[in-house]
Amino acid sequence: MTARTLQGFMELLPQEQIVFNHMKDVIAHTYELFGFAPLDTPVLELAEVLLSKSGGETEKQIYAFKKGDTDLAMRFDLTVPLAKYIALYNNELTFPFKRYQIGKVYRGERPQKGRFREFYQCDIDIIDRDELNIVYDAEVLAVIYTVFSKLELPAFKIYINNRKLLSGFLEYLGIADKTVDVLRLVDKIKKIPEEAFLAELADLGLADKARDGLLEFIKINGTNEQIIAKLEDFNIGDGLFAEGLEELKTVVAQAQNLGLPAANIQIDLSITRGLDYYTGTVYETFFDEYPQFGSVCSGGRYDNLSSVFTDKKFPGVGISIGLTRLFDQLRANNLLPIKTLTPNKALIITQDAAFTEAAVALASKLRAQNIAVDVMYRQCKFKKKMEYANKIGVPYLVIIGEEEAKTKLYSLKDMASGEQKSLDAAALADVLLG
RNA sequence: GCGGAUUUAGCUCAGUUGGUUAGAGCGCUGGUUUGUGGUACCAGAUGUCGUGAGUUCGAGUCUCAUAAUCCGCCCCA
Repeated sequence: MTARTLQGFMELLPQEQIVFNHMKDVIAHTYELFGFAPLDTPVLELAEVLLSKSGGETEKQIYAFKKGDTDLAMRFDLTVPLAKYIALYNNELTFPFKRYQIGKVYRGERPQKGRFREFYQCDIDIIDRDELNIVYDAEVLAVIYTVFSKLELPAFKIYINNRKLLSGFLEYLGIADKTVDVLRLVDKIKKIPEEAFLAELADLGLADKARDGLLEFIKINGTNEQIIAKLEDFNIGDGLFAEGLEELKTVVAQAQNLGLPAANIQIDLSITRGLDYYTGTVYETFFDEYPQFGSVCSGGRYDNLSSVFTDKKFPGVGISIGLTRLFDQLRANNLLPIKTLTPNKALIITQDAAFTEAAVALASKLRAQNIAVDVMYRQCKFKKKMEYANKIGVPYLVIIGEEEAKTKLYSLKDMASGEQKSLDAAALADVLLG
């Protein structure tokens, strides 16, 4: 029997897991800072619930199985479970409802770089009844900006767009019926050459004029202000396009109002997002220097979250950090925000077994003051104990031997500097707390 | 689902036109007189060469099959 782990499932060594958890904690704390309440839903749901809104792709990727006569499936995102949750409990919830959820989701796809079969999504969503204020679309930007800043990651940009712009533009061109196919193609514009793009548009049956217009539209670039000015120049009139432009202007203005640097928010008219439930603002996040990581945080606004479960209308806006991908890519490029390698602040070692009692007593005293400490009971050469301390990366070492046990003055060694002091329990705690 | 590549020590890899006992670096274990680590030096262990078959006097090396892994496409965090 060979021990192995399924492909597409991430398993970490302790020192990596500590960094991963640190990132997860920063994300959760930041979400709460913005008033989002925690939510946890089951990993398993009835297959019919998860597949209720799916297109062909999710059905292909979802893990589904039968237990007895019941068709079950593992959640492939956190949005569909949220839609179910809202439909179930909306009478007991207070709106606008802000929740965050951090959990594993499952997709049975071909794992490749940055793609996993089991991965963490860190979601926030704001849901309201009937109408959801557009300022929330900007607040979502502020949350993501704050998370990435706190994680001390490389320079990043959140790219935003509004689906109504492109849909309205297609409406104007008289090709609204092709919207879904065109959106899919627009999403690929950065990956394929311009000629291929135009050729595929032609395959969709678009006239030359429409194709040129579309290309010109997508290629609009510049600062956010410049892009907005150019969009206004289109002068398409009322309708979806005007609505989208108005929303986009508000989001940009409010983002500025929330104090987000212009360098981190960029309008990009080619961002469309594949999922077809988005109806307004859409987001994708890339690192400036590492575009190959892919989007590490994406989302958008949807008009009617729970439409398959209820007739009530619940518009929402949300975004999700793909923590597993983010971590994996950062690790591969030596960019992990490493704070500490062990949960312990100090390791207590003894000269020999005779001092175990003293070590345990000291450990208890320190733990009572909320200081994480570990005691090494294994007896071996002193040098080995040092090596152990060194390898686990503990910042301080406490040494208890004959002298220390007698005087109650413990030797505290700073592992980084090598400096060593004799301190009583109280003074030692002060150093470890500081 | 379609296409391409890879597979040799725990990890990253080298291994000539097929030749006898399969290598390096890192890591690991031990040591350099046992209460002081990270550096250095010394010593050591570890492989069914992915698996199965074939060609050959002889296969890590050539052929075929199979599996696993990786990379594109599709889709997506």
